[in-house]
Amino acid sequence: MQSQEKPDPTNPSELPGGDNKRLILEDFIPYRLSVLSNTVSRTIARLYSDQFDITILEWRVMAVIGSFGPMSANEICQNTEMDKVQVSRATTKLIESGRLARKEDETDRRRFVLSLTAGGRQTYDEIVPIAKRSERRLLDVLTSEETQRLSILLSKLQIGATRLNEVDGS
Amino acid sequence: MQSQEKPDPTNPSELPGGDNKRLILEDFIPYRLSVLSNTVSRTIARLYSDQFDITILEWRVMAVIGSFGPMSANEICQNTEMDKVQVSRATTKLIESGRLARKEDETDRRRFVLSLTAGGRQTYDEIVPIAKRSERRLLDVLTSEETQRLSILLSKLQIGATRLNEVDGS
DNA sequence: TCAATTTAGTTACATATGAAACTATTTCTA
DNA sequence: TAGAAATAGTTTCATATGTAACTAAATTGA
Repeated sequence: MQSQEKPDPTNPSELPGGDNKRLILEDFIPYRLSVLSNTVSRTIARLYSDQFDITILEWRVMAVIGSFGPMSANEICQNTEMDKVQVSRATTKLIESGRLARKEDETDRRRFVLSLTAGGRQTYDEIVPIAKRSERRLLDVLTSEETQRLSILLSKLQIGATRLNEVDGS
Repeated sequence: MQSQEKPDPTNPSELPGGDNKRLILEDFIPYRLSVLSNTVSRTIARLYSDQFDITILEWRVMAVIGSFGPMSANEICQNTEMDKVQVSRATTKLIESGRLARKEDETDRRRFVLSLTAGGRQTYDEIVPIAKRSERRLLDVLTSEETQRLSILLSKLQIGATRLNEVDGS
């Protein structure tokens, strides 16, 4: 009854990495995902910070306003998976650096509508092609069919991960 | 000559998300990768910290020693993509919590060989099935063929990302 | 209509992290 | 074989981050 002692490579439900007693990190998908994501983010973060003195979180705020137009901090949260503290910090820095403007909402004085300044718009216009180029270069190792598949897999996994997160988070 | 002004949906090299002037965050692969990885890591980190009071980085150290046997901090770096400061911190905590033992290497007194204590081995044996179960549940949204493809895509992307990181990093 | 609750956003605090400097030892090389 | 360079690992310091507490305004409902 110790059939779990050895991996069963003929079992298609067996994940790469073998049995249930050992865990080979380099076969473990969450680990590989994390390493990949960190490698990609590090490269992109350096690109942005070297050339524009901006962090990835600040860029996310600019990106979402740049493509969807002015919105409140709260709406940014909903569009970026950032939490409100992260958004607050990022917007504070963007306002300090003159890339974002903040206007009180007349009808709801708790809200502030954030929009790109002229300078912010210019930065946005400069970063977009750089960001797209990084993405293109990253995806150069894939065929266009593989890229499409990747996109689908990421969507499915995000759904699974979100569900898992909610279930496990009591 | 302003052909880049509009997206060309017939161009197979065009990524989802359209033209070069706007960047839709939710179509941007590096962003999606980051959000997914964070969701997954958060879930797993909570699992480990709730039940074992251990961080993901500490777990990585245990995982690599648990599956490959005793090794030095430096070898852990090479096997986990962690840097030496992270490894030093993680091993310090694991020694404090009695899960790791440290023995000076007689032939090279700068090195210390790290191995799991009996208690560490027990923790390892408890965490492995939990980790594998999380992975299985995450991958439940995919068919086994998709999972195989995912594994291949992650490998290719890691190669691309590493190259990009080295090229861009001057 | 006004007290209780909710919502938007900020601040404070403790902890985590990354980069650089540091100690101790070993290896290289002239 | 002594001095320089490299290596293993730790410590320090400044900054980033997550959680909780907070302020102010709006909404709810008795």
